[in-house]
Amino acid sequence: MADTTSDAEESSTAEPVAETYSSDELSVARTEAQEVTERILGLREAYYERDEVLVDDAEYDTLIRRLETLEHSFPELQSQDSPTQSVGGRVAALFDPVEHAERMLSLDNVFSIDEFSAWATKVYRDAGRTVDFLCELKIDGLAINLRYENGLLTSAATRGDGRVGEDVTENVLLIDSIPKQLLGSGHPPIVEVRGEVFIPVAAFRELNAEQTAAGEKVFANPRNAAAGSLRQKAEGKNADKLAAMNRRLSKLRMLVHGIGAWQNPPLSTQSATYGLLASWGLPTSTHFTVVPSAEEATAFIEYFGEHRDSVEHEIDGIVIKVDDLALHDELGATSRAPRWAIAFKYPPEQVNTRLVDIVVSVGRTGRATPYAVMEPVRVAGSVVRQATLHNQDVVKAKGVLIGDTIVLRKAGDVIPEVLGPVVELRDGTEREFVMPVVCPECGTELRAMKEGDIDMRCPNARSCPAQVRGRVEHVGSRGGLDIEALGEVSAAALTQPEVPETPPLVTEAGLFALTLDELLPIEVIVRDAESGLPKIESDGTERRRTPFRRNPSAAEKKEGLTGPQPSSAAHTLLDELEKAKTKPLWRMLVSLNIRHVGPVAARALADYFGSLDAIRAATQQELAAVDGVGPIIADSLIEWFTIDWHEDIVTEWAAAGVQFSTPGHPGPGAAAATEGPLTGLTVVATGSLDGYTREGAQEAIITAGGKAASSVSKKTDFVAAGPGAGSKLAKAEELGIRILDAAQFRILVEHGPAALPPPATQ
DNA sequence: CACCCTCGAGTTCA
DNA sequence: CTCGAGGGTG
Repeated sequence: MADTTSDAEESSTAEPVAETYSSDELSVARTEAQEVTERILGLREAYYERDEVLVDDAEYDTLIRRLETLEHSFPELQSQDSPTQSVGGRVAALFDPVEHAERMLSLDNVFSIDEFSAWATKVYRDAGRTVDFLCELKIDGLAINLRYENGLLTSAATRGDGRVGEDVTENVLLIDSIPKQLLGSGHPPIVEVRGEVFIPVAAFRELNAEQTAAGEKVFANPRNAAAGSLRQKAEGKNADKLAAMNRRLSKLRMLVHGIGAWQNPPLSTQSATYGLLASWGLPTSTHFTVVPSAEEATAFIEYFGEHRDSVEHEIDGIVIKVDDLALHDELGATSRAPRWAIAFKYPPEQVNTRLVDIVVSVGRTGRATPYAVMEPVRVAGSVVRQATLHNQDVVKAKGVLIGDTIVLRKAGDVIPEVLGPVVELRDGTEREFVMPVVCPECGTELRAMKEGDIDMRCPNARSCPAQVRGRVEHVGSRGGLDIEALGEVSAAALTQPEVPETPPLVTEAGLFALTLDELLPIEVIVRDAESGLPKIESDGTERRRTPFRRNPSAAEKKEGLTGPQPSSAAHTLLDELEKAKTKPLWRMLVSLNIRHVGPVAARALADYFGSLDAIRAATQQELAAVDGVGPIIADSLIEWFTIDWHEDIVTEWAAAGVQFSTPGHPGPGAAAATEGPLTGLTVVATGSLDGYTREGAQEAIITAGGKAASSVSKKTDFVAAGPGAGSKLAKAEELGIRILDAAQFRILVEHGPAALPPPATQ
């Protein structure tokens, strides 16, 4: 990034380009330059007047550089008021400019441990000796320069372009954590102190709640909130507004991390500087450490990469500085950044990308779900190319158009979520998403199943390929019959193979009657995971795969087996289907794909009735009498049995040997609640518990007579949490629910709560 | 009528 | 694992 500035400088002093372009080319370039200029001005306006950060710095720089290139190639396009004349020049019109006594440099960035190591190697080489590194958190806030004259705070300014910033003294005077007068007496007559103004995450939430209550807009993130709060103007505000403004400013905090404009300070290390700053009464971070090697700096980076949430403010990286001040002078600086420090940037949690298309997928229930197809982009540590948009109302509410640049984040650090469009970057070619009228998989007209339903569904439940595939996959899923060999790929191969023309499974009815002979001929087309397009062989044909057969091995040929042999996947699938036939009744119920009947409702029904026949014979009232089953689920069950091809599933599965009853069940009636050590208790298991699978832990709770809930609430008695536990653990802590580790969980399910050691007191 | 809970779907990772 | 939607319960 340090190169950016020098490139720009070089381009302005380089030989003028020979004027060989035509007037046509010039007018094309003029149009583009105007467009780019407008975009940049739009972004600046958003940034300065509405405190909105619409694009990241890299994208902003790209626009600036494009304009520079154009102006360089076509000198006619240069002008005094071009945005390129104030590069980095995010200097505001609203605040008075302040010149810093010493240039505020920014830091070069590295984005990986490798890049960091390369930087460290260069430092070692240039230093020619061992180096201590000071590691500190890089706060995601605003860089501020405080100027103290004779110990009194006289001015506070943003960084601006590094040389000239905006005067925000009035507002900074209202931030409590910034001393207006320095303590002690050792400070020089004029000293500049650099630091970061930010809003702690908790205060940010408070602020947004207040904004909502007051009907004002909420801030997208703490950084924006800090910037917005610091850049408020008092002028023209009435008493109420002024009070609100002061309240916002009071939430801001500052931490200082450097000194500017002080010749020959009586110090030898950066860490000693922090001690001195603290002795003057300035707030310094407690999260810093000095380490003797780059390896240990790496460990610091990795530690906080995993514990970003443990800090009260948002951090976007780690700053590593050479501790020895003498070395700072030896290493020097480029025009933009010092060589003795580097910023390690963590992967951003919010990024911009292009919305290439909005496509509709159909699930096993026939629901048509629009999802965003995006330019692949790295966010929070993984590459994302798709994100669900739920339904057409959500698409509308988010206001995104196909072709938009959009803001993307990972909700809960896992699930990609489209936040909205960057309206300023539209160029007029974007188009609105229109919900298709027909099912993208089978062409049947989509419709809302109920009055006022937002969801559109494909009514062709029996033969829509997407629905059949989805249902077959659901049978094999963990909540269903848990058939390892029957996942997404097998389900597709069985229901929509390229060969044979008629698939082995037209509906799931034939699943348990599958034979090797039916599996062998199956051929599927290999598709690219990214584009979804078939992969093409060198001879121009689509690449095919035969998941259930393979060529005979040399040994088999010797024994005279010349024809294709069944693959191990084929054997596994048939074996597992055989075993599945006698699995518990509730798994069968889940596998029938009855609306609203998931593992929980299915268990309740199976325990109560003991057989599918008993369920079929029951009236709505009888079904609804089951704990956990209400009139809607009851209706859904009755409705399900009225459809012929549903009955065919039961008939054919039964004919193939599927057991639809619980052996030894006495028949319909309230099953006696399992008596055990956990009777009456609700337990939630989360994270990986040593000695238990996710399923196993649930099973253990149920066999002990307890209720295995899936989310933590007031009614939860215990939460068993292992490593990797996420929000449920946090929720449990919030509600003050006792949290158990794997060993304690084992005691609980085997011997009951009384056997637990007394809770550790905090 | 509040809650609390389950269902269903999409998504990525080890 | 998280969300929205919508069902179930007190």
